[in-house]
Amino acid sequence: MEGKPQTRIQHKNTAAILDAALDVFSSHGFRGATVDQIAKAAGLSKPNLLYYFSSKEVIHRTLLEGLLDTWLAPLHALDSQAEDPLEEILDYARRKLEMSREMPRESRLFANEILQGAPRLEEVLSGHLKPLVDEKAQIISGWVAAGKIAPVHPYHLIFSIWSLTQHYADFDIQVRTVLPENEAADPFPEASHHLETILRKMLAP
Amino acid sequence: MEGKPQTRIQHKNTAAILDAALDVFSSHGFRGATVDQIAKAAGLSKPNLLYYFSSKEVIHRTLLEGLLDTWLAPLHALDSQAEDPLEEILDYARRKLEMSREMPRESRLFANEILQGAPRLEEVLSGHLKPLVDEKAQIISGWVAAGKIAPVHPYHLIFSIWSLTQHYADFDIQVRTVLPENEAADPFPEASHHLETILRKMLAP
DNA sequence: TGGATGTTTGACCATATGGTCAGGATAACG
DNA sequence: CGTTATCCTGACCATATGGTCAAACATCCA
Repeated sequence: MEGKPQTRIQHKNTAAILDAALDVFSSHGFRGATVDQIAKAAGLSKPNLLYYFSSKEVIHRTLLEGLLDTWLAPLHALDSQAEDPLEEILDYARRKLEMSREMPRESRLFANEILQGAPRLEEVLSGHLKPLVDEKAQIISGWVAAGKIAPVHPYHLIFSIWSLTQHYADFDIQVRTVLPENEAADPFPEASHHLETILRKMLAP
Repeated sequence: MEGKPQTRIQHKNTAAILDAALDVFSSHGFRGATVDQIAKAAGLSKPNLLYYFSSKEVIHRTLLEGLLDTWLAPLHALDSQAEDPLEEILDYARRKLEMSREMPRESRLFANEILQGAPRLEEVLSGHLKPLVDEKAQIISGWVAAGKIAPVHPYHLIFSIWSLTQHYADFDIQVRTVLPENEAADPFPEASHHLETILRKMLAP
């Protein structure tokens, strides 16, 4: 962005604030989160927090912008030159599931936004996400046309992967409540196996 | 519940309030919704609304309780005696997708709750949903054992159906933004076709 | 070491919000 | 038609919340 001659303290505190904000925003949504909550979670006083970020809105925007690249990286990585398209798509799905496991807060942050109509995310959706998905859908269509994978609607395939993987982060409480005890502790091994099976059957040419 | 000698006005206003509340809660979450918003949407003054429901909390609880049966009806209907298990599961999935189309507000209401850790829904999840899912998972396991459908983890199969169908309601904005114009107007025909294809391939014995 | 720069805080403010209340308006009904 | 039960409202209250500010306090470095 710009030259940021960050102090040690600045670096430490902004990081703490963003991490705390991720916690709070992801579990209460923008409206449900309070500046006091975030400040407390970051170990700062409210005025102190507002010394680093001028408003709740700014914290939120900074978070979203900072996480967007990470969030879209797996889809970005989908490679049109992959020798084995099925494996390439499986890799994408695996990475997405991995992100649900390792970054559930991020998943819920975005889920909250989109659920509520994406009021703070419209530009991102139409400006970044759509072109990216268009491009990758094109690639998938090419693989279908070449007979490398079974005929499938590329956009809905992507939606499927999103929903199947993000479900384990966004609806974590439900998943763990419903699952039998022994699996509830860690649903991901079975989820991973299930996901792979689905996709293999769906896409086998 | 109890004898409710509802007046005409009572009936009309409580209905209006619950409908308005569904609108507001589903698009802003519990915390994000305000009593004033709901009152305005229902065409009542705030004190008037609070004459019918003693608090925001009560409105919310009433809504959830009133919608729960409807929401779980499709899963309830999954019949162990069905002659064609694959078709029975497909029917379930179709009904769920239909609900995403016809009742997106309800879907988002529940999604909001679960996303935020189900603070007002814990009893429902462990008290009603879990036993129901346990029962239906049993049925599915039976079908697998009998070779009627392909081997599949019953709980994760149910999660798959939930996520694949609810995605179109909960992430509606994203779906419509990403999809090409001609499909964005109504994503459901293609979604339905896609869903059916996935499930057939996944479950074919 | 002393000033310049950066950091932190308690006190404070305006507004939003959930909720109350006394009394007035309206409908129901004998 | 008059009384009773229901319905509705403006004014009000307590609290929560986003945000400000002047002043105290640290830190850094010449």
